[in-house]
Amino acid sequence: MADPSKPARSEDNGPPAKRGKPTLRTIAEITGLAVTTVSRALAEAPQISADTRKRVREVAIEIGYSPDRAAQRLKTGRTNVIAVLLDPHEEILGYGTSIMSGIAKALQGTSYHLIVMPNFLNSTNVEAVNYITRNSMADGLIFSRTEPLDPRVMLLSEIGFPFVTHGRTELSTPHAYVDYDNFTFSYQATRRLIAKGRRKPALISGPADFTFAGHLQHGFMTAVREAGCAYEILSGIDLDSPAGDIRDRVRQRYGEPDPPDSFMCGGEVCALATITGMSDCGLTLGNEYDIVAKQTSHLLGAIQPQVETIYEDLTATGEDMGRVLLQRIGGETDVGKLQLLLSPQIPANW
Amino acid sequence: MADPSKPARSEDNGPPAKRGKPTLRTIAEITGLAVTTVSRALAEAPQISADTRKRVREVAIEIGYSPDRAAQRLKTGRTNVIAVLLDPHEEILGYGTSIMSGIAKALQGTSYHLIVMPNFLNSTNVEAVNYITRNSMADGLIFSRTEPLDPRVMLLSEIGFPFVTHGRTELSTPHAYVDYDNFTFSYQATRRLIAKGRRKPALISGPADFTFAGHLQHGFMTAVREAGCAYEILSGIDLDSPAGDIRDRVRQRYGEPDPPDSFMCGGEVCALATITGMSDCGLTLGNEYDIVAKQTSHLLGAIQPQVETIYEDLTATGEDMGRVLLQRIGGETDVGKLQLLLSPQIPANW
DNA sequence: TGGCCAATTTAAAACGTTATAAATTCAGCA
DNA sequence: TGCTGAATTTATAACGTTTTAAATTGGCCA
Repeated sequence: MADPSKPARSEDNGPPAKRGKPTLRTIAEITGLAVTTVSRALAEAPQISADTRKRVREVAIEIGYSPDRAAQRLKTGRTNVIAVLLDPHEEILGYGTSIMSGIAKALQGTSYHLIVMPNFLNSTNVEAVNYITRNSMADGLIFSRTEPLDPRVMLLSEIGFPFVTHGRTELSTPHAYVDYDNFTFSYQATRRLIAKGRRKPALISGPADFTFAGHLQHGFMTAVREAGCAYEILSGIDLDSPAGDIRDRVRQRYGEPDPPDSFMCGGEVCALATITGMSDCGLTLGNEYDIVAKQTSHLLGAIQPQVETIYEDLTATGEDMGRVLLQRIGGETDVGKLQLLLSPQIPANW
Repeated sequence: MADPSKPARSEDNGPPAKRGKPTLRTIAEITGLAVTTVSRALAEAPQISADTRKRVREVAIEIGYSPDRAAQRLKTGRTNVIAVLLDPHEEILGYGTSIMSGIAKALQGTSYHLIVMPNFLNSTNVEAVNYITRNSMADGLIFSRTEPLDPRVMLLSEIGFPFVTHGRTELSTPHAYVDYDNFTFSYQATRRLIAKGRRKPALISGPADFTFAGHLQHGFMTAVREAGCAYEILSGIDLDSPAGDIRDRVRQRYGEPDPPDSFMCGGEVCALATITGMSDCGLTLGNEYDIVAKQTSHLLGAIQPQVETIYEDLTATGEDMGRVLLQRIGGETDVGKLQLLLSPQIPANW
């Protein structure tokens, strides 16, 4: 059967070390150790003597070894990848970029890489989540635009796949999240309008689907009820609406009776659109009306400093999400450590 | 249809099919073919009979098979990954998100995934490029903020690693790029200002490092020279400057002799900052001065419609870059097909 | 019927890593 | 000296895929 003399079989000690990238075997050949030992040594396994570990480490650095991720992944089943669901929206200035920079910062120095799954592929991005988990494309998942009964959260919780949401749900099963305290933001911002003497604030809230819209509304309502003043939640538009629509709606509203005298805007684009709409009606900011807005850039401060703003640092948020996810992947189960509610920084002069 | 699920013990045909994800072997066991054959069949190899191919394909779909990327990558050396260098800048509205959405769109339906390498740490992101190529993290690379003698381009060209830049270089070795024709944009925009009767346009250009800054400047200069009018290139600021700095600089300039009477702005944030600065001096847009700007969102149209704008579609740009990169990876060497210069859409009423 | 070539299918090896189990060394002690 | 057990190191076998080379089938013709 088997011919003893096989063709092209190299005589010496296995195949010649490939000219390409160094592998564990390269190190093994240099040090005279077995591949297994080298692998263990680099993993700092206690069963390998300190001497050997040191020598292996040195050689590895010297020849510029870095492990093949594909092989590791194949063997261990772990991908060393974090996936983030990207929404192609840009109504919140710099949202995607900031979040991703932040996550990447948290991942820096770890073996994790960041992959982007844009979710326009799938109308409901449950499909994207399914795709990622089924094909084990990542070890963890990050996404935003969280809904109170978010189907993605239910799915991932059920199968025990690590994830962190930007925003909370109202589900009973706890899960990792990082959220901005939009209730407090909205409450304080609305109080500020009232403190300035305004008697009928209007809220331009987030799309009703998302949990944070409810928080904004709750904070707003709490403030107006406390003050016992009139209020309005502007219908027909939300923070996702194109700036032109917001402008039109604001202008239109002023043609009707009992218009609001101030606005609580969830984002800077919304604030700018509102200002323009009011300006169309001949009204000046700080004079006939006021605006308080959340900003995620520093644009308003430079362009419309009359708008009172609270800054939300999305890069820091991303970094938090990355950190939390790593903890979760690392096996942390104490939800106390996996749930972060970031406090708005209320300006000192309010 | 599905037979009753197999009992916990398997017969004598090798190890029990793992309960987990289906692999080639699962299909092999079901069809009675060899793993090799299944692999070939799924690759639509002509040496496999059409009958077999069809049967294998059907079974694959039925059991929801999808190939293990780690194994493919390990074996073939191809990663099926495209990397994009992300700049944490957001002076250009929605830049990162739009570009990435576009790339992802181009990658849709292919086996490629998109990974993000943020380059905030490495001042020159040559290091990031090195990291990606040395560790074969991707099959192709996309980046922007291209410089005339871009070291990344030189490096990648030298080692023959597929890449596409957003923007051109002035290197003699040709390479794949997608660029917006900033010369034409700038030329036409400046002509527009002059056609409106302005006699001293000012340019706020990109950071001098980047190639496109030169193109903007060249277009601007061509127009003012043709018209024989005065001009100014605003010093001390550029499109990367914070909005506040631009505002301050514009205001300051108006305190000095011979101020410009119009502006050519490369982005909408710059335009807004300029308007604010002029407003500080009591000047009104469309009255004492005019602005033409490039916009990458639809913000200006809603907020400051008096600004004349040319729209640059960054999502489409990303999609082009993705497509071009796939061609390049596919072996296309005809640079004619790998170099795209996108024409500005000049408004009809200019 | 046998032979030969083409058409299919297959077995075995390999990619680089880690997990499992086994082997080797070596000191301590009776 | 010989035994024991701890401390190290090692061989072997995977992970799921593709590649290389070989084997099997079948058709056709002499």
